[in-house]
Amino acid sequence: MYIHGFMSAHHQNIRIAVDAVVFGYQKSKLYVLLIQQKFGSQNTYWALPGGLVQEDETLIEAVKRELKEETNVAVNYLEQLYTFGDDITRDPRNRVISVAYFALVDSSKLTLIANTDADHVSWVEIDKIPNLAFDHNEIVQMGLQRLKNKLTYQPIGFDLLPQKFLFSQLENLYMTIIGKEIDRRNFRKKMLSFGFITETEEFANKKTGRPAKLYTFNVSEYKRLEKEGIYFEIKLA
Amino acid sequence: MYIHGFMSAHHQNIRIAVDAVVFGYQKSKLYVLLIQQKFGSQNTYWALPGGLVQEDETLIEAVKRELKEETNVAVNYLEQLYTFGDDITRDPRNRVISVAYFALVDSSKLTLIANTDADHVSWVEIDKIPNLAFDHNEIVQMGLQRLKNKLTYQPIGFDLLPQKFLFSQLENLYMTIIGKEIDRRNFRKKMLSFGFITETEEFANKKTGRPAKLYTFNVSEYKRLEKEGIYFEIKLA
DNA sequence: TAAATTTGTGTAAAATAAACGCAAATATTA
DNA sequence: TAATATTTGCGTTTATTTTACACAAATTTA
Repeated sequence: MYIHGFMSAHHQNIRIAVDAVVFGYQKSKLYVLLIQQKFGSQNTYWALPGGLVQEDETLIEAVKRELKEETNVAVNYLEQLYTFGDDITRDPRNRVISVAYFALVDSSKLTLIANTDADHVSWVEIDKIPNLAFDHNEIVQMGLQRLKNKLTYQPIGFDLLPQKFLFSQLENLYMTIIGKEIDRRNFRKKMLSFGFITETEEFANKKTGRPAKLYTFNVSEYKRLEKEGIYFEIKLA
Repeated sequence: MYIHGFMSAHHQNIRIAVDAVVFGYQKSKLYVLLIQQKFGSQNTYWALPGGLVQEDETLIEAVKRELKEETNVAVNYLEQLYTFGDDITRDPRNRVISVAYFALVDSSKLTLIANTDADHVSWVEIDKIPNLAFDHNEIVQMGLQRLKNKLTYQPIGFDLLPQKFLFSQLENLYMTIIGKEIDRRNFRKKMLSFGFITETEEFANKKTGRPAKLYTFNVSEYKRLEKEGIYFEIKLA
């Protein structure tokens, strides 16, 4: 019987990488962070940020490092998504297994910071994503699915919004990402009923319509309620 | 900028393994499939079945192969669980990243088949699992959490039961795994309302009580309903 | 000053979930 | 043989949650 993690008969030549699907949201549009990669001297592809894992770093450290190096973006939310590694036909000498991560940033980060190689980093609208390198389109799709699902059972939408937001922004975010109509009044009632959304004294300056209060997501209160066993769920017919 | 998947500066010496958390259920008890491993000449540990991925096989093929080789168990349900690889302190020269899989077998498979090295393979009750090798206790916990969660939003419990089962078995399975009381009548009503459970003409032979009909999970009907967008959910107060 | 726009609140009806009781069919026991 | 214990199968009532829907308030623009 083989001894797990120790010697094996023939030397294994598989490399391990991490990739990140980073979502951003602004004005009813969902974006994914992409970088441009050159293959050889001619082919250029868009791809997800990522790269090989170094021996002395954890997987999540590797993701953060690559995001920093390649895009200079720091994320608000980060979790493992899925591990892709079934493309064994491409080149067995260079097989790469990629641990994909799922990340969210708030809308203030959608303008890329100066010291980035801005020509080669870009926020791309979700439905305008071109053919990406490797299996990255598949990874994006899985990330999108994760986002849609999580939105309904975890209060994760706040990580895509400014710290202070309008209720209408939250509504639009849900409608945009899940792609369904929501009754504004029922949505508001439900969201407020959980008790982790705090109304601030501030008003947003909008051009039109009745002045609207700004709200915040009360993280510590959410954590407290979570421990008590509250059950967050937003159903969208 | 580093070119993804191609050469990197220093050679990466990380190996990739797969491990499986295989759950089985029988008579209101939940079991996990474990194997015994020797480390050197003295230390023996129980561990999850698994091993290094070969270069010419997909991850899922690797899991199935290891399960076959080490335990001779074929699973009914198999999906990726999580990738563990943050223990970089143990021995950097032998860092292993493990892609853990989550699997279910029906109760007929709980008696290990003869040609297995039965002394070194065992079904262990979930709350009698000893200290396992590596981070395998953590993997089991995550598997258990996945099982609990999935049970509520995917009709996965049937993969732990015989093809023909009693309603009381299904109830007990839910109560055992989620660890909460269920109202028998409401549970039955809810389950039947989905329309993918078929009543057979057969009766189970029990020693006591009113004779009970056997039921089956109608997979094709479930798939049809799934396409139509039905929403399976079992809530347990 | 009227119109357009967006916010904020409430209520009634419908659907779903929770709580609960009892008869039926068997094996076992008195 | 009759009473008892055990488990199945079904139905009803009540409480809770979700859905559908209307109007007034506060601002800017025409």
